[in-house]
Amino acid sequence: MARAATTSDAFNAVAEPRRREILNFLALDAERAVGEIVEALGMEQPSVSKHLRVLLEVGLVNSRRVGRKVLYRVNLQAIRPLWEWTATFEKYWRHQLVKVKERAEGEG
Amino acid sequence: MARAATTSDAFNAVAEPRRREILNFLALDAERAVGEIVEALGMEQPSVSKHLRVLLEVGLVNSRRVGRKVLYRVNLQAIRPLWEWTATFEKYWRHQLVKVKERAEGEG
DNA sequence: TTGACATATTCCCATAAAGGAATATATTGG
DNA sequence: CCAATATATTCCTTTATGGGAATATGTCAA
Repeated sequence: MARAATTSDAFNAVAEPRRREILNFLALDAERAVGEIVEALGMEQPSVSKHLRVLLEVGLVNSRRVGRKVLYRVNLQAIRPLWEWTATFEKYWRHQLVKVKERAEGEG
Repeated sequence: MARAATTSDAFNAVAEPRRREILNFLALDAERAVGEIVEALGMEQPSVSKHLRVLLEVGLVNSRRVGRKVLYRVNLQAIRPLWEWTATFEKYWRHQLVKVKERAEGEG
């Protein structure tokens, strides 16, 4: 078996640094045309289109056509599973910090 | 170019469902031997070892040998970048919810 | 219709992943 | 040293990636 497809879920889609960059950029504003992404991130247009397709398939972005342009927006809901998974660990992580802090104070 | 290596960062390492399972399991307790993971998750031993190696290279887990066993523990700090990235979106997401709520109340 | 602009798709290539099976390495006890 | 236990590594195969380059598709304006 090979690695899971990038389109299999948000985790795989987001593993690509470029795609994270695109999502970061899209999060700043409501909607962005492909050309804006290309210019802002300095990537090749076909590359951007391909990455957007992956994000679209996973549901991380939505798109709509306006004239010649196609506008993309982040679908924040789709990031939720990712956030929830990491948040679990953040809880443990906070516990760990508290313990470290307590030890430090006990010694001080 | 091919896909980025699974060992290139936490995002790529965590894209694999099995590796997330392992991390979830490790988060439950301080330390676990490989054999415990194998039994708990019902995976093949070589598979677990291979996944652990990836997690180790990325710094998501630590290990120490105790007799014949090798104990692994989660390194919560290493998950932080992941959490931070997703948390950014969670902020936007909350905003979006507030807006929806406001609209709903305005109409009610 | 034609041409310019905007985006998407296709083809090719080098690379590496993950599982399975087999085997190697390490450690302890006798 | 040998056998048994516990992990790690290697080899093989199938599959998909992402970039580059070229090209196709879609849309507007005159």
